[in-house]
Amino acid sequence: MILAAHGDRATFGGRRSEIKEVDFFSTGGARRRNVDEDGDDGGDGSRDAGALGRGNTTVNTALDLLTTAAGTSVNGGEGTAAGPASDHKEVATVEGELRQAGEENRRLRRMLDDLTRSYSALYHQFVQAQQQQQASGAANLMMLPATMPAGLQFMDPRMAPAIRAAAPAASLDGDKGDSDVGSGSGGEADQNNGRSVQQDGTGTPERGENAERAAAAAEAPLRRARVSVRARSEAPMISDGCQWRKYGQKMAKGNPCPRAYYRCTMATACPVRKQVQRCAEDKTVLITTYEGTHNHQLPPAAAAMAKTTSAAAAMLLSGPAASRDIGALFAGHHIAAPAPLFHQYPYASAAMGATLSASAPFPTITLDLTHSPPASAAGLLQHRPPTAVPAMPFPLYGFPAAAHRPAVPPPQPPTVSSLGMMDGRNRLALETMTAAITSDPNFTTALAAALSTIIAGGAEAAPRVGAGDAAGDGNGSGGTEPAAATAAAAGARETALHALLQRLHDSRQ
DNA sequence: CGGCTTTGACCTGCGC
DNA sequence: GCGCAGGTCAAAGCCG
Repeated sequence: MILAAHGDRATFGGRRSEIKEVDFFSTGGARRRNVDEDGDDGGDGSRDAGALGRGNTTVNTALDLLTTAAGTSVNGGEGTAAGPASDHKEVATVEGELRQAGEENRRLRRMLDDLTRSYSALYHQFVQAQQQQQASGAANLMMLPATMPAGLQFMDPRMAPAIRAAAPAASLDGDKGDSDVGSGSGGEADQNNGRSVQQDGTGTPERGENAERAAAAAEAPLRRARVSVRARSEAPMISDGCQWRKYGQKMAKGNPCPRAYYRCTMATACPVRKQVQRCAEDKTVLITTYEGTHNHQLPPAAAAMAKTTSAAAAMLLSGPAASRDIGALFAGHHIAAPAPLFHQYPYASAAMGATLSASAPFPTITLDLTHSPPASAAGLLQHRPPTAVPAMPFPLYGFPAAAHRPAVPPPQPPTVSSLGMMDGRNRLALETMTAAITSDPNFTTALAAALSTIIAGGAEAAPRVGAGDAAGDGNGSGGTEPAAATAAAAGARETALHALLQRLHDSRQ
């Protein structure tokens, strides 16, 4: 993973020095790249895919695939023309190939249209959900225990056990899960923070014997879901768009590197905290663990991260069906394939190294951004690097341990229509990924890059089709954006795009 | 001078 | 009850 950097002052190793801080979640640069691309839409659709990997990444989003495919085919026949006698035959062959390529071009265009329609539908769904949430406001609070799946709705996952006990049916098969469990979409949902819900919820009249269990659960030691992000960085802390204040540091057992404690200072009494620690096995890996939900509005750069981590935490709490999509969720931090793709390509989910952990007393999901997508799911699972917390199945809020398995569900045919049949948790994942998609202005660019790679036959040979490269800023040239801003995102995009590539590649065969 | 980091003390939960 | 480890507090010091 390429990590360009911009200098920030920080203390590292007991002395002040210029260090490189990685801005994983900035989106501004991505927009600038998009502008650059728009300004260079000259229609040179015949660029080969190799250019993508070399930083020459101006991609024609108009996808003039016919030219590329035909050119490839013609060049592929080099040396086969023996002389004038075979010219006629050669021309016929080329014409046939051209026709083939044309049909293939149309087919790919249809697929692209389908994807575009799906994207538009998801985007509208996302916007509607946002508007609905703004409209509903605090009135929903009184309804939550009976209507919302616990863990999907509550900003503070500590409330999940109590509510799940109070409304078990809704918890298990509810389909009203709101995707905006995070705090990134303007913060409107943040008004529903866990503490206020708890206060309101305890006054809900409809209680039976479940109420006693709920009360008991509420009194039990509170468990918070945490989202741990592993990323390679030389900086003491990744820049995620928020302002943090360090309030403590401890030596953790089994790790020579100290663990630093930060709390969000963007608003008074913001409950969000994070821990930053280097991996004991690999000190280049920075482990950042987020906990809690912001009670204020976030800048765009921080919004995506906050939304993603909150949604991941919510899915972690919501059970196995959702946890299956956690990797996909984080893969979509900037861009993600639609949920059905991940049903067909589960390795895309696993590629993110999403790991559930029983790191007591808090359930934790570890999202690994330290490695590139593998050649196969099996390879991935074998080569997953050690995580700071052990990967193991464990019961979460009443879900049996056996239900938590590695994120490799059986393949299912992807259909757009299946979106309507998704259960609440899958919908949560989908909507969250939709938000991620909509936050990435480079979606079409990345898609074009992926398709260009396929046309050039490089789907297998050139799996690295990061959107950062595709956007023409792979080396951070031009100073339009610190390349670090897209470093981690590029890895995530790679995974999503890899799934997309695989699907398109398979469809050609 | 305000904001931030540092760091030792303190609190809490858990296992024995 | 005791010890351990994780997490937090708060005073002191540093820095712009």
